[in-house]
Amino acid sequence: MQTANPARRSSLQRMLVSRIVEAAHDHPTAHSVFERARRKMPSISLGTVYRNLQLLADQGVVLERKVGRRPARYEANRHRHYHICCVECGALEDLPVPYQKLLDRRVQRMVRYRLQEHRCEFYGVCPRCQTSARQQARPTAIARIRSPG
Amino acid sequence: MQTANPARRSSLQRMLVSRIVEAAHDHPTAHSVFERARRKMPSISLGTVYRNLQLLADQGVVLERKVGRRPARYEANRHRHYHICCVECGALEDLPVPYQKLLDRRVQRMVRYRLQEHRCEFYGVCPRCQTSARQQARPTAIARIRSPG
DNA sequence: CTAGTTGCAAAGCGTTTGCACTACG
DNA sequence: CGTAGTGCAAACGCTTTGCAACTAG
Repeated sequence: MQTANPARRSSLQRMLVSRIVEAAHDHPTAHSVFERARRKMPSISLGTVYRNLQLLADQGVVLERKVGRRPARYEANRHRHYHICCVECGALEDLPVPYQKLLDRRVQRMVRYRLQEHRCEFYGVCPRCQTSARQQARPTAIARIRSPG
Repeated sequence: MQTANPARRSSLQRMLVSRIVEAAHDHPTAHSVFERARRKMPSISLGTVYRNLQLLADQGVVLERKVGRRPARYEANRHRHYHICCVECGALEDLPVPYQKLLDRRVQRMVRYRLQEHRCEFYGVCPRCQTSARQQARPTAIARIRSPG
């Protein structure tokens, strides 16, 4: 962490990271952002990408999504929406389901938390993984279900 | 990972880990399960606890919940429910909101995933952290919102 | 017997951080 | 100029894994 509440200063690196996430529509990981950034600025370091992603997430410019043990994925903070995640390959996609404000209201009524938002992820096996699963040995008595974690 | 689809064998360690999670109502971390297990069986190792938690999660006996970068938390697989999580201290609590099967149906209609379930977490600041926040320096122009990650 | 399970310790992975240097304002 | 930001590499925290010994079936 940097200083408690630093007076922000702009840097090429930060602008680049920000631009990359804004432009991306595939929920890139930090490493993936790093690789894209490197094409424009070969000297940029992974640490800097992490620092800026974290900074931008704190500012609310980008959103960070962690699923299970997989590396965090980032996206521009456009509008609230839900995701679907493949339990096999970790693919992450947006869902065109409206944010259920009603749920927030319901929950706010039953707890004494200062409620901010909710996040909802759907889990399943993506078409591609369904196909590749069929090519492997047939499932045993109890189908093995990988936990989303 | 152990063998692809091993014929399971019982062990005192596995039964112990299982019993501990079944009995717990505080969403313990692996380390916390380990410490409880150690009281009954001082020789048990952390690695074994992890292995068994993972095994039990794969079998669906326990559920694993990861929030942000914090260590995974485990609970018995009783019924589907949602959680609320404090963005400050990481506290995790069950919510008495019914599982929204309707959402699963809606989503299943719009994607070609083989849908398994959804998970929903609400984020906010718990009463305790609201209090301790007040004791600190007053917030600056833009209130700092910690991302749930 | 023999393959699943264990304890131990080392490795792995994504992420964070200490440091000396750079550069924004 | 002072201080936030950077690149680098080492450290971190949680988790997984290789291995030899052990044990349930």
